[in-house]
Amino acid sequence: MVEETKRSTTTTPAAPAPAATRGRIDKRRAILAAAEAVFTREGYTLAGIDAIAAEAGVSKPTIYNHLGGKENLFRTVVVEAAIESSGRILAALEVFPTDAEELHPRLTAIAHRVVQCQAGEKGWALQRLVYAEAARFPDLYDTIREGGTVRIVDALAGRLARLAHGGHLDIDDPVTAANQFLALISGDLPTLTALGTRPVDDAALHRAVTAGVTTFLRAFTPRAQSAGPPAPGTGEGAPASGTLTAPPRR
Amino acid sequence: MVEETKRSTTTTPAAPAPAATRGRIDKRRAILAAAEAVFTREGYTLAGIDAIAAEAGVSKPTIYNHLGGKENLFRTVVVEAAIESSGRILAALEVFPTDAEELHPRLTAIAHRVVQCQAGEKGWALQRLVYAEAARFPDLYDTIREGGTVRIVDALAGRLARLAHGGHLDIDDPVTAANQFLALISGDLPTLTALGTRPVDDAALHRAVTAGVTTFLRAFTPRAQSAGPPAPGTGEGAPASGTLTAPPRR
DNA sequence: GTTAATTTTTACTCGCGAGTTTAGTTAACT
DNA sequence: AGTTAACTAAACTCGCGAGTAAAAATTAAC
Repeated sequence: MVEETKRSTTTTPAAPAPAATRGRIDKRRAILAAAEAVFTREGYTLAGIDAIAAEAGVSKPTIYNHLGGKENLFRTVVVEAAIESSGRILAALEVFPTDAEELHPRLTAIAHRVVQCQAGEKGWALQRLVYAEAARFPDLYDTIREGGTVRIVDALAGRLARLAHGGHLDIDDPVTAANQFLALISGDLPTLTALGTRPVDDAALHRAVTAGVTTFLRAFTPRAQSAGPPAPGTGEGAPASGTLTAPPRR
Repeated sequence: MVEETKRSTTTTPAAPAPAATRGRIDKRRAILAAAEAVFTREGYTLAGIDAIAAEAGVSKPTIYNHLGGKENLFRTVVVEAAIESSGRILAALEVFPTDAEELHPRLTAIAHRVVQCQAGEKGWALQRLVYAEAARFPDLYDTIREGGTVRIVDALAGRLARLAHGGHLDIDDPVTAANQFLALISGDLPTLTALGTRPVDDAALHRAVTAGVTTFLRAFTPRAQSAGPPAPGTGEGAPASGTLTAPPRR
């Protein structure tokens, strides 16, 4: 990156087109990108400003000019990453079934995309960072939560409430149900990814997500439904929705 | 000027606390206890050997004598804490229902005790430590998992399998069900404790655990059971097992 | 083309913490 | 007694990383 500047001392920053108010704003982007990479790779304390500067192709004081000290840099990186990540998850929830048609496979597809966002490199790295520095920056979790998690749960709860209102799901408390849905589909994530230190086994992940959706639907599918609503469809290991069609009552 | 200091040094180290030396080798215990406290309070990097030594009432070289450097000390602390924590959880699983009698309240009680172990100061601190240093000590998670999590899941899966075998639960894959049970009862834990940085709201925790058990039973209770199997019992906020008897459809 | 502005760079300060060394002290063992 | 082994206290080494100051270069303006 910025290979042009490699020219020994004759740096050609190439502040090109914009005659706007500021000329060097792309440096900020580079710094933030590099900081995210280094922070997620090394953690807060091990990450050195010098390393970030090197990776950004920028010198150390530049970082102090654009963003304050290390702490502010960290906060900025984490918050931006959280916003982006939760945005992706919200986008995945955008297309949500509104009826019982093919509910199981469609929910599974959505769940899988949500989990992919969490299991991805950036998602887990962010998670680890926040966990790691929760003692040092206690407010970060609140910030992320209010800006990300809460919105995700709310969105999901709204979708679930609509399904419940239509009689397709038997849900009392949509927020609780949303939390449980998320817990069911991503509960195995730490194990499967070894806290994000290993690449995910996609097959196992898919199996776990499918099983989570199956259990969720087994819990919240209305009992009185006539035709089997949670179509077996992607029958994997655990669905066993055969039992869903209610065996003889004792 | 220095000679004067020499003089004073001869007198200074004398007259330590007479009861200072209780035993010989239980210093190790003191060191580990202090290290656990400091590590969990400050995190790996911020924790200083000096602080640990001070808190243990021990001098710095003693730490290097008994346990190697900082890294080994950390590993020892984490592994021991994990063993102890998982031992408590296994103990909580010891008394497990073997029939459908009072299943919901009894499962809730067990779940609550399990969650308490995870939500407690030590549990969360351990979790945060492992998360935080997963990048630096990738093997730690595996160690803890093999020594703790796996045994817990296995034990729980065995108990669930017994219930399923007796026809009291409708479970295909006990291991998956065990994971889901754990996910359901402790999925809200990060939120409720703010990653362990805040004291838990016991009422909210109890509510979340109860809701998790309710959902679990709604998913896995055989449909053929006569009277409402998951007895309302500890009705709190979300149980609403009333909905289990099919609510008005819209 | 010169000047004045702001970046960027190079090189520095400064503090902190891990790990070690030394000297001196207490307690146990024979 | 005398010897040995564990422990303490304090000073020291050493490396590393955050933050800063002043020089150097580049751009924008005139």
